[in-house]
Order: sequence, then C-alpha cells, then structure tokens
Amino acid sequence: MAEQGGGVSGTGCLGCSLRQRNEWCVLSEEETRFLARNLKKRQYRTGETIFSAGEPSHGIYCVVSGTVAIRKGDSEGNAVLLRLAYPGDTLGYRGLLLGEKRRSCAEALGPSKICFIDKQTVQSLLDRNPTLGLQFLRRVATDLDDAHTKLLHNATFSNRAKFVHLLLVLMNRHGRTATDGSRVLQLPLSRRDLASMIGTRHETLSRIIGRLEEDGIARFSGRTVHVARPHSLLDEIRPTLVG
Amino acid sequence: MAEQGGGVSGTGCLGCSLRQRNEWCVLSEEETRFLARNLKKRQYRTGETIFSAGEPSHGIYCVVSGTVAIRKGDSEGNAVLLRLAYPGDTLGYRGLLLGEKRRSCAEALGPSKICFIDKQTVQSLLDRNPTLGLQFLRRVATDLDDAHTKLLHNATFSNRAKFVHLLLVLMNRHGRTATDGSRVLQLPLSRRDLASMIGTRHETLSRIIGRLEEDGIARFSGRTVHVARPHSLLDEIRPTLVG
DNA sequence: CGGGGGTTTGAGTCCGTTCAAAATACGTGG
DNA sequence: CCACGTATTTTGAACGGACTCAAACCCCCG
Repeated sequence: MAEQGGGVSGTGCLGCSLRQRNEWCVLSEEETRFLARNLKKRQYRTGETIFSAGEPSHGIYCVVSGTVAIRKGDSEGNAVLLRLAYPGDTLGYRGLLLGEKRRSCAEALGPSKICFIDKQTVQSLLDRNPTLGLQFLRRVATDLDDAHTKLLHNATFSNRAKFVHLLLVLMNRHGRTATDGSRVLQLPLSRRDLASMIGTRHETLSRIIGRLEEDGIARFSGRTVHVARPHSLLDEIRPTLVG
Repeated sequence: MAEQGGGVSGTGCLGCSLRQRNEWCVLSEEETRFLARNLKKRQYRTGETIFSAGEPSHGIYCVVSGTVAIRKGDSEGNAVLLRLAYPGDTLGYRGLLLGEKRRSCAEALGPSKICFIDKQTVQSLLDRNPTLGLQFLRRVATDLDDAHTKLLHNATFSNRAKFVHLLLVLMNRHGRTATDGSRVLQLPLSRRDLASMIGTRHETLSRIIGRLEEDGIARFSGRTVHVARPHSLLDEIRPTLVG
C-alpha cells in the first residue's frame, strides 16, 4: 500500500523511502519513531501557501511529494523564485535555526504532501543526536554553494544562457527522453516564475523563447517543451569552448 | 602588549577579543587552549592569496585582522567578488564540511593576520562540543540568507541602486563621519572588484560613478569617497516611497 | 624614465525594459 | 457543454541602459 511520495502508510517515517536521502537518515530507529509521533502530515492543493514571509518560524517542513516553490520578495512587490524543492527536501530551517521570522515564502506548485515538525521536536532531536546538526550543516553549506553559483551565473551569463541553463536543470527533474532521443519537459512553472528565476521580465522571456524556437533549439507549446537535440542546449552555454 | 586585531600575544585564543563575536565563543577554556595549541597564525601581505579555487580543503581560516575578498570564478575567466571578510569571520568552512575542493578563492586586500585550523583539529572540536556545530549552522544559515538577499537585489535593483547599496554597506565598515556630518569612505577595492560585486563591467561602473558625481550624491577621488548628505544615498534606493 | 595595471571616456550596437494592446489559455457558473 | 470573465502569454514600438571595442589617461613602481 505504498503512497505517492514513497512513504508507506502505518509505518510513519521509518517506512519513508525519502529518509535515506535527506538529513534524517542519521536518526536511530527510536529517534525516527519519536519523529514520526511528533510530526504532522498534510496535503496541500495547487497554489496553496505553506508558509509566508514575515510570520514566525514554528518549525520546519519536509516535502514528501510534489514540487514546492521558494520565493523571496521585497517591500516594493518585486519577487524572485529562489529555488524549487522536491520530495526529500527540508524547508524553513533557516528561520528556525536563527529564531527569526520567515524571510521567504513557500507555495505548492501542485498537489503536495508535506510533513511539519515543530520547534520542540527539532530541538529535542538535535540535542539527542548531534550528528543531525552536522547533517543540517552539510545541507545548508550545499545550499549556500548553490546560491553562490547562482550569483556568479547571474552576473556573467546572458539572459538567454541563464534560461537555457534553467531548462537543463528542469530537464533533469521533470524531463523525459523519447524513443528518438529527443527530450520532453513539462514545465512546473509559469513564464512569470521562469522569468523571475533568471532575473528578467516575462516579456523578455517570451522573446527569448521565440528566438530559441527560431533557432530550432526547442519548441514550446504551453508548458510543454520539446528539445530535439538535447546537446544543442549544452552548446548554447559554452559559446566557444572550441580552442 | 595588545596586537592589531585584538589578540594578546602569549595568551593565544583565550585573549583574543574576537572570540566573543564568532562561533568559537562556545568553546570551554580547555577547548580554547586546545584550539590555540593547534592553530597556525600567519601574516599575509597585500594581494596575497590565502586559498585558491580547486585546491583541497585542509582546514578553515579565521581572520584576525585585515580585510579579505572571497571570489568565485568560472572556466571562462569571469569572476565575481562574493563578499568581504573581516576580523572574526571564519573562511573556508564549506569546503571542509563537505569534504570538497575549494570553490572560491580568498585574497588579502591589505596586510592581514589570519589563523589556520586544520581539519583534524576542527573535527576534534566538533566531536567534543556539539554546540560548536550548531554555531556553525547559525553562521552558514546567516550567510545563506545574505546570498539570497543578494540574489533578490541583483534581480530587481538597477545597477545604480546596487552600487549605492554597496556604498552604504562599505560605509558601515570603512566609513568615518566628519565633524560637519558628511561621511568619508576609503574604498578597500578596485573599481573592477566593485563592478564585479554588482555584476557589471568596470566601464559601466565608471559611468555610474560619473553620474553620481553629476547628481551631487558623492564625490570620488581615487579610492576616497565623500558623501556630503549621507541621507541622499538612502533616498536613492527607495525611488518613490512617498505616498 | 619607461612600463603596466587600473581607470576614464567615446562611439556604436545590441539587449532589455516599459507601456500598451491583442491573443490565448483557464476556471467557474450557468 | 458552452459562455463568460479572468489571468496569462505573446507581440509591437519606442526608449534607455548596458555592453563591446578601442583609445587615451593616470598613477604607482621598478
């Protein structure tokens, strides 16, 4: 009776296959049972908010199934999509660890199952198993490196290159390879969100998409993307690595 | 016989005033003595490299005095200045924690004293005092938030606004207030580095600086910046927050 | 005194933004 | 199932900003 996200109903976290891949893998069986007793699992509908910027951090969230968008906005209404979170990802640790209010918001991009673990439970687990803290440390360090890489790309890539790069990343998660070697991608995001991920306007993104079609790199139809020659995307990013 | 960076010779880390302000503050007296015995303090000259991208991570560094630039570059020779590090800051934890090679490089922007703590010592301290790990966790989480904020700014601010924002940040660290209320800043960076911090070319930065002078916001002379009305910088950033 | 790196300035071009309008997709209720 | 209103996406035209390439300038250091 397996669930969508890999969990098995009745066995709680112990049977959750995601546990192998995230920071909770260092918990003992007893600690895992403690975790299972103290978390709240909940289903979110498409577009539903998981947490919002400005509200206090009462705990952390663990994605079981679905895709979650992490956004950050400023006082003038601008917003960027910082990253996407997938099953196994833990959200909201920053606010909790620093005891601060949320500085970003999380939204379910599709029907999603997400577990909530309150502050006390996290604290208790951190106290009992110091290794858990180190696991989180590794996770945050990885996220930090991702953010730094993004800063470098934003500063040096053209919008077109940034978008192609984004397509490649999304392809890894959401893409499928057809029998003829071409790849098909179902975009989990609106053009607006895609544009905000590469730091530009949606109108500009529209034109970039138009140019990619003209150049035969990819075909766009709604949220479906076809890439006949996957290698052409890679070629886009390294303009002249020929030497 | 106080040293430049707040340390007192002979007492090692125990007498180091920086200890109060960074992650090492949670160490016991004994642990601190252990740390002091196992670190290597060294003086760097202006422009000297502390570590480079691609080399293995043998330990972490703690800035005692001076200013350090953290840069990240790509294979095509582009590079951005990710951040500046000051006394009390710990460098190079990412590579060490993840057991990976360095992905950024660190350069002393002026004569700097920096302590090196090797992998074994860090590991040993982390094992003995789990709170140290949590301290690092808080530090990395803060850095991550900074990086995310920068991503938002890069995506939404104009180059001019980004530079003004950078000036405000540098003013906090390197600025002095004159008797007439105006502020004077000694830039620790070249125009090239300043430009890379806001993700643009040095030519563009030159023009931005020219325009700021035209508008009477600031006067630039070499690496010295005069700002007659400090509030004018703040006004630049919120374009029209008036009702 | 002669490099050499850093900085400024110029001209031309391309790219991205803005504002506006049209076209398309989407969800809801009839 | 269709009509309708709404949100999203595309397209257009004009404008401004930023980039490229290039040359001149400056200043520090050998």
